[in-house]
Amino acid sequence: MAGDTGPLTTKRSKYSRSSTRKSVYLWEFLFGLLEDDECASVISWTNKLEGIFTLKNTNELAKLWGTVKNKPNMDKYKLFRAMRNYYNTGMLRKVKGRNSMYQFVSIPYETEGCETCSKPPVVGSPAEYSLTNSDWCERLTDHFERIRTADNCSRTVDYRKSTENNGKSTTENCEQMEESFNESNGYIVSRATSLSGYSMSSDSIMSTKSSDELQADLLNIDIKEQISEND
DNA sequence: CAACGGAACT
DNA sequence: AAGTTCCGTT
Repeated sequence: MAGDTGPLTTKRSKYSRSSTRKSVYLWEFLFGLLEDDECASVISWTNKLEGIFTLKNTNELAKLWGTVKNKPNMDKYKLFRAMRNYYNTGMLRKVKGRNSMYQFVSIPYETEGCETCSKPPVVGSPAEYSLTNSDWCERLTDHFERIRTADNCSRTVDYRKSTENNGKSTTENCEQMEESFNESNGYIVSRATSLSGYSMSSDSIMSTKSSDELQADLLNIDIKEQISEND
């Protein structure tokens, strides 16, 4: 019972998915949109392996967030402030010198899919759904509802302890993990075997590097320049 | 202008 | 509790 927290699992911290909370966390909202290709004009991964993403249309993003939270007066500045709150928790950091670029450093919990989840949750895009806000909100709410109730369809996997994983042996999984770990230059991420394709939090943070090292590595990454001129 | 963070408030 | 709102500072 006690001490069952595996070394590779993500932090659960205080964010409870199984609670009966009604609203969605900001980071869930961001992840949801990041995982949706249709939302690429609003927010998208710049380097998913590193957890780095870029806000492409901050006004639209804020509008969406306001819709989800039912805060009509939401604007990008308030959204940014909310995101800055995550700095303290170590969840998020700013990629310095890169406009509207942020990085998820840690993930509160895993929501790995499983065999019984035939379809990954899908969120419509704001562009596609030039639907009304309420229509879109309904879809997003449904999307997150599925995330919240996905406990019985998710497993917290400790790849070093699990005896079986997707038909692979522990050894195979460990090798796979070690491999991706090494390939990732020492810190972060196993894409594991992305199951349903919905990998909202299936990445595991395996950081062995300090923030400074991480930051240094970041500077060497060939991040494709985003030249997003505002009208 | 982009980004930061204290403080009061919900 | 997790932001929201406001605002002075860098």
